[in-house]
Amino acid sequence: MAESAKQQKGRRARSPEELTEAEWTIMKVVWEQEPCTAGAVQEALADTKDWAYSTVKTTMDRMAEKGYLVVERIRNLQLFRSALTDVEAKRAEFRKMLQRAFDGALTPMMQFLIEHEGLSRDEAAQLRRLVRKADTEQDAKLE
Amino acid sequence: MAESAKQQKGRRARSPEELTEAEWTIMKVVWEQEPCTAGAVQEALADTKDWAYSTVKTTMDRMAEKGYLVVERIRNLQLFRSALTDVEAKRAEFRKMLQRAFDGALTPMMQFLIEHEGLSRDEAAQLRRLVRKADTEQDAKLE
DNA sequence: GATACTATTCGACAGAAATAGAATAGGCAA
DNA sequence: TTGCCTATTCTATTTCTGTCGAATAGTATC
Repeated sequence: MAESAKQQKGRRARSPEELTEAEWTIMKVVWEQEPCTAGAVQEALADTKDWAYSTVKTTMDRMAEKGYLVVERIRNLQLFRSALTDVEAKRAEFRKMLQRAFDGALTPMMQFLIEHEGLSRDEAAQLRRLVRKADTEQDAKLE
Repeated sequence: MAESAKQQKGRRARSPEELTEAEWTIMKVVWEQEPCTAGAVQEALADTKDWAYSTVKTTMDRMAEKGYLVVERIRNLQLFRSALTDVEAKRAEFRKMLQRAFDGALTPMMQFLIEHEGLSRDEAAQLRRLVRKADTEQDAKLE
């Protein structure tokens, strides 16, 4: 294979903000309640996720290791804060999907949305509004 | 926790079409060339992926187990076919992203796109065209 | 048939992700 | 100070993914 295309072996490289499913779930709570303890997160999720405290804690510790969360220690208490904004995370998630499924191209994705995702009349109208807004912002930038 | 919200333990449940990164890569080749052998796929990927034949083959076997591919045997030859259209796969990928990052809501995603993904003037125009098309199709449906 | 190739099958291993129990330590209330 | 409760730390299990090499079995060729 071409040298230029060599991939490093083993685990795929992942961009900094690639949250897993469990991480997303936890992150959403953290964004809402930070700073917060692992216990608080576990409780907040109690009615949707049947997770033991230690499950949540272990996951959050690992998220801290990866730099997604920062920990502040007060006595024997650990307060977690996000080290990642929701915008960054959403952006990464969106980009990953775009890359995988649409080879990174936005327009085909839009096309797909309209053809296969059954945009409702309301959604279409909403979209139109958004587009108009985008247009004017673009105009502003050009001045 | 509420009984109704109980999750099954262990591995997360995944919808039928949740392809992994490597699976996407392989699937794209299969969609292009099917029916095709593992060897053909490996060769097709040779200049971008430094994968051994057995790597590709094992992955494809697993994909067949999961029902993403079907195998047809001719003598000692195995021909693989997709058991999943690209539309289905794209849809699943899109849905997963939408769920994770935007709690399943399309409009906030659109909003996000425009605010944070810097839709270009062209893309915005493209979008507008698509929306108009969606509108007329919607009208057609209503008649 | 012996040889050379190609495809198949098997099994292996490391690292990530999901999940959680057990043991321990620090605070607070009686 | 003796418990109790909560938080922390450690460790463990399972499954999935990515990745192959080695051994084997068919096919075609000389």
